[in-house]
Amino acid sequence: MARWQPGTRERLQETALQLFGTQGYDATTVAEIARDAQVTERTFFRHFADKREVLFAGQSDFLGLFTHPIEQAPADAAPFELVRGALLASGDFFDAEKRPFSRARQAVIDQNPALQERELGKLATLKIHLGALLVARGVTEPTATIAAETAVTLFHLSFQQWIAADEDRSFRAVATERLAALQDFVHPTR
Amino acid sequence: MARWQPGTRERLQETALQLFGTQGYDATTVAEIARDAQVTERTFFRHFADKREVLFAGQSDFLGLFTHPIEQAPADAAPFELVRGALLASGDFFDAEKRPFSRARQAVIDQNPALQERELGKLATLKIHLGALLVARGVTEPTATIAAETAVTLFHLSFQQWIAADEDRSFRAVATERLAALQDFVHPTR
DNA sequence: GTCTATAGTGCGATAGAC
DNA sequence: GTCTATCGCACTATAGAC
Repeated sequence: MARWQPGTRERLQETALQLFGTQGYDATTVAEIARDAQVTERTFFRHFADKREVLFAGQSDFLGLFTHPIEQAPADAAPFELVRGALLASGDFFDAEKRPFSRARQAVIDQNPALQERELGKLATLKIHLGALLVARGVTEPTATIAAETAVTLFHLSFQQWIAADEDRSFRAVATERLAALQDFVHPTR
Repeated sequence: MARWQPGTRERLQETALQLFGTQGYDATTVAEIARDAQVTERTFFRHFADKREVLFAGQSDFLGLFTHPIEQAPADAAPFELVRGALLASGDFFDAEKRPFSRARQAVIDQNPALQERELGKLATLKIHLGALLVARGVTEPTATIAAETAVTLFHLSFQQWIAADEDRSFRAVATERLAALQDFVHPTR
């Protein structure tokens, strides 16, 4: 008999999301999650640095989705085109099938300020990576940082709208709308 | 003899910043701050919801600085002009005299991810207030949210540069540079 | 895998301001 | 008398140290 079951990490994440959804985040203890997932509290904290992290671990795979199109772009591409390309490409990850899960996860996050702060922290990490990538491509400051901030902000706003209750358009369609709104905001056509 | 001295809140904030600066945030306990400020631990938590908050409480006065110029602007002002006005006006608060204090406070925040997350949370609150204000002025979505996000992001980036070690220009000068960089990023002149 | 420090909560009692 | 700031203490959960 195996000493431990495979997929402990994933089991903890699923168990946590389900408990958070039914009981609320604060009302769910780490001990409870661990018990339901058949491990000890100590094991939970070996997989996740803190209680909040169980909801966010694993989405760093998604960093590559954002940076890959930028790395592949022609060397003379303008920063705004790099951002546009990365934003639209990131939408491929968020297909219709993932929308229910994303909504359930976000519903938990939206109910707890501490989780909202962690979400912002993760986005800030993405901004820093993206800014460094743009600098490596020769974009100068302060443009590189502004471009990175703008890209991640547009991603976040697009994502929020994509999972809104009454939204059924694709991520790409929502993101395109926000890109246009930014351009019109900065340089109004009339 | 009085049971309690006036200005407990401010005393706790000053004591905390000093201890954080010398010992580090994690190495300083709430009990220690309370002892130095001549109150009990319980009193600390009556003034501040959590340990981090002692570094952030009080800066909500600064919200008005941001929103006031927008409320005063002519009804037909374009969103970008509202943002520009608010950003430059907020700079009046950050005069040369405040720079050393701001640098000391930020040095503590920069050393601790939990404090960085709280800072992002505070900025997110400002974004929400600002977005609601723009909507109340008749700006439609998604432009209102994009304008609010952009305004607060430009503020944050300007502030970060303003307190950089080698920076001696005024907040206004730094912010103006970032406004120009955004415009050039979104619609390059060449 | 166990043990412990710290953060943070709940509640009743108390002291002074009004 | 009411209101508010403080104290004091018991308590739980997180998180890190050993």
